[in-house]
Amino acid sequence: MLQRVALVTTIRDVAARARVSVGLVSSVLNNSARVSPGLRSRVLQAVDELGYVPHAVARSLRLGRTGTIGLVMPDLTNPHFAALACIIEAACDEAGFMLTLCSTSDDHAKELRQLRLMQRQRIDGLVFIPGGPSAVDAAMLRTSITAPVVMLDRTVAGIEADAVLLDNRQAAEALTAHLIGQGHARIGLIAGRPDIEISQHREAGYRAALAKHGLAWEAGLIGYGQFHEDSACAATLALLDQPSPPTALVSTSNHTTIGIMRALAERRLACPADISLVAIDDLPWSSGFEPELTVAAQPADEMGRIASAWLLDRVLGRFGGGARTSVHRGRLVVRRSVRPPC
Amino acid sequence: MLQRVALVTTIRDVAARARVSVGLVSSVLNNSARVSPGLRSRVLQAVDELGYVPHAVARSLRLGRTGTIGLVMPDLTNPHFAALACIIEAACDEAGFMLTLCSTSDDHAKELRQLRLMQRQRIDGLVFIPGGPSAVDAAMLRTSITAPVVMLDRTVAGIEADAVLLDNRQAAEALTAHLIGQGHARIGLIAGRPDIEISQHREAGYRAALAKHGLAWEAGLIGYGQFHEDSACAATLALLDQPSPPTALVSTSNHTTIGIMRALAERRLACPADISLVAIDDLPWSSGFEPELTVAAQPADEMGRIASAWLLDRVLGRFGGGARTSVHRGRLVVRRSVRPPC
DNA sequence: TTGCTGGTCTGAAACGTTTCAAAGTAAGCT
DNA sequence: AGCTTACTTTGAAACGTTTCAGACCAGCAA
Repeated sequence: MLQRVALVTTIRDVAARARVSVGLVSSVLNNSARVSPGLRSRVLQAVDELGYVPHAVARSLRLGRTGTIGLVMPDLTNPHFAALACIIEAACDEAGFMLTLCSTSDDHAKELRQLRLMQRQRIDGLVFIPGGPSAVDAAMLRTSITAPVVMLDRTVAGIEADAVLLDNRQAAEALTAHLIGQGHARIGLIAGRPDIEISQHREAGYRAALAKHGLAWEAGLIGYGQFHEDSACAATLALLDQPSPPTALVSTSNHTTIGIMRALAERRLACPADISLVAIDDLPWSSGFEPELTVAAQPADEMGRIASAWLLDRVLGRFGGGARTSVHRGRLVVRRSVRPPC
Repeated sequence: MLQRVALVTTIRDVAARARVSVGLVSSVLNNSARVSPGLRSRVLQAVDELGYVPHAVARSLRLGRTGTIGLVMPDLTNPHFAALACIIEAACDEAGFMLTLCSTSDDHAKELRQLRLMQRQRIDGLVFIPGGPSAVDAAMLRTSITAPVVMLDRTVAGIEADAVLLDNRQAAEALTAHLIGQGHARIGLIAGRPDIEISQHREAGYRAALAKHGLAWEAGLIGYGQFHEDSACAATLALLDQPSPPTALVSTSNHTTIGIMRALAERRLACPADISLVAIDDLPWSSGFEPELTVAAQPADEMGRIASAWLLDRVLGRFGGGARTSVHRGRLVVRRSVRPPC
């Protein structure tokens, strides 16, 4: 294969047509050196006439960077994560980076596989939202990803990367306290998987609020919903079917909320008339729900923006210090899903 | 810079450590040639000891393909698109491809810019969901993207690429017919932007249903919601505030539905008691809505799967024929948001 | 004329792979 | 031993850029 097949034009074709050296074309295209106006315009014209599109792959190889940010997240169909992805995408775009994405669907094997793939592709930086009880530990992450990493939403123990987190304890505590303030004393919690840190913190916040107001904590008031609709629905039904069911429920995630709503419908319980409900994690559709939910909204916009900014700072060498952490408070949004118990 | 800085190990380091040639290491790693067991294990051991991670960028350069699929879509936060993205991501992962993503937020400039960026990055294939009245025409797309393209959800006139579409006319017609079947005669439509083909088809389906049942069509029954919550809300209010308002509404998109719900709440109208509502495009949260909506569900799973499969077929050279089109029927899901008019 | 100075431009090396012609080796056959 | 055959392995070219040491050239001072 000695002949050059001009399937797509290269910088050499441009150079030839403009009757200049390859290096000069590169200089023009990157504004990386002074070029006389005459040659510059000859080059630009040649680029135009040939419809030349630079080959980013070759460029990356030479430069040692790809202009690509990786995003590994649990679930694109969860609006909370989708919102984060959207913000990160926008930040990347603004900084001239591309985004390569992986939705792990809480699949450990896939999470690991994708992290390795990202490393092969030599991403310049990674936003990592670990899924479930992450299979990825600090050592593993450090050895498998050489680029800067920022943990978002969840983190893993012992990692020395930037992290942008929600104060889960505070959010759950605020919601629970709100219910107590409205007169509720039997408050149920539909928690997530007990082996995830986030769930533990949220449960801790719930208990703290109870304790602070002198309310007893009961195992029978906590159901584990696994962050899935079906299991949340089942857990809720179990709580409702007790001899003395709760008068209010705290939901700990989007999916959980859906499951709870299903359970309420199944038992013909109206909210807030028969039972009150509050949730962590606002939905963009909250205003469409009937009733509109009282929630602890995660400041997803802000969290996403900080995460992107921190990552880009490191990628572009604007920051080289130690690991930073940013913890965000959930914002209590009072709507219409809570009413004092009868 | 004459010294080789071993920041990260290369295939040469592996070759040196295993005391074989570089080419042999490549053969082992890609199973691309018979290699004696002895050397093979020496190579694998060296890979292991050095923690060698192949450099996908260099590989892509040599191979002329990147193992990357591009996805350009209007809005990640729209659950319908998120669902599509998720399916496409899964298909790519299964086939060993990475996904690079761009959410254009209906921004023409960004859409164009990202298409060009994808071309620079030499994606192997593109799934393109045009946004709004797409700024991208057939000629532009053909000249700017050399890889195979499949259009999803929407297409652009005159393009000779595979397309996977919803039968928008049929979906709107089915919903409208359902309302008529329930006894409604004054049926409002909250349409999208009139300059988008999709909107036109949906409106046409609505009119066709009316005509087929001998109902008059009235300009006053159609509001244009721009596919946004706010404008949909405003358009709905305008319809409701007429002398003889509709007894039922057809919503043409996710966002529109939210806007309509807001408008109903604002006018203190209960659904379905006071007014009936049907919508195109099922939400994953539909079951959480009160009342659960009767919808024409888009078979997003199937559409996403076909789009990915078609694209990968072309990318992998398994199919080289002319442009294909797959049109999908909306599935009428009857729930509880429709009641005969009083 | 000669030597300098400054500004442009060129040419080749390097980035880390894969591929493939050619070299090497071992085994089998006469 | 000598020749073939079949199988391994090597070495160098190529992929399309960027970078940078040096070539080139014009103008100017001595």
